[in-house]
Amino acid sequence: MKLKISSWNVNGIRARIEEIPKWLKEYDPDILCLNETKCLNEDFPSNIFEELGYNLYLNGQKSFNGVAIFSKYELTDIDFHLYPGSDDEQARFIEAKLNIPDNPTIIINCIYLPNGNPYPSEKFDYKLEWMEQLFNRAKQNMSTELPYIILGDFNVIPTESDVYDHTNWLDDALFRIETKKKYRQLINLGLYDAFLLEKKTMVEYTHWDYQGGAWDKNHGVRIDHILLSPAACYTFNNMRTHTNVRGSEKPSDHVPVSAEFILA
DNA sequence: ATGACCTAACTTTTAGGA
Repeated sequence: MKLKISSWNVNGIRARIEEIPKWLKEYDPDILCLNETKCLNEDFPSNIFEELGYNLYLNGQKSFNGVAIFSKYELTDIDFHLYPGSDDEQARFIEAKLNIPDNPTIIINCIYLPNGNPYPSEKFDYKLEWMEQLFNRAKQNMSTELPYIILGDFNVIPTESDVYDHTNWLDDALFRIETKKKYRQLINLGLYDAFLLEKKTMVEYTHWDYQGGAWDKNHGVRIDHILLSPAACYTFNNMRTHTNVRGSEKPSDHVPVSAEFILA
């Protein structure tokens, strides 16, 4: 069987109430991880997505941040805390487990990693601390040797190739050396970037600013990532960036990214 | 023309995003 899992920073679930169902019907992912839902769970327009056949797992927050997972399969072991005893009030993390008969349990981490601008600032320090905690979480999950997938808006530009002109971004929190170092530490646990597994000849950006005609000029950045453990790579089939979504009528500034797996 | 964004909020301006 095929499993399609996606990630999308929607920039406001209520602002995207037309666009998201439209895309879900077109691509029909089994699981969608959402970032920046920007609303409390009680205000979440759940019905629309439940009617499309999804179970909803919401970690919402008023106005800012907010993550969610839509899944056609029931998920277990839901955890909204990046680390035990966390008193972080920012809703940026969901861990869930997917149990499909005749397959190993898949661990999913839906993340919305802090932006961290400006540099330097307390926000930048918070970003690095969050990345440190994500590293610890990932290290623990990697030790299970189960298929493990981290996906979301990482707010990390991994290399010069992942931005239209890196010289504009040298002091940006998304491209600072400290950020890239922490990201490399995470990758070096043995994770694979699904985009790189595809060995595409051209970079595919996942975010274009609303300002300055960035979309028209293709002034984008690749910051939404899908990272796979070795066991997840074993069933990996392909990865795609849904670039065309950025040109829709009322787009988010990010587009969805998806990975497909062939399971037993 | 030499500017030109979007979301959500106790909204008429501000914070946050990237």
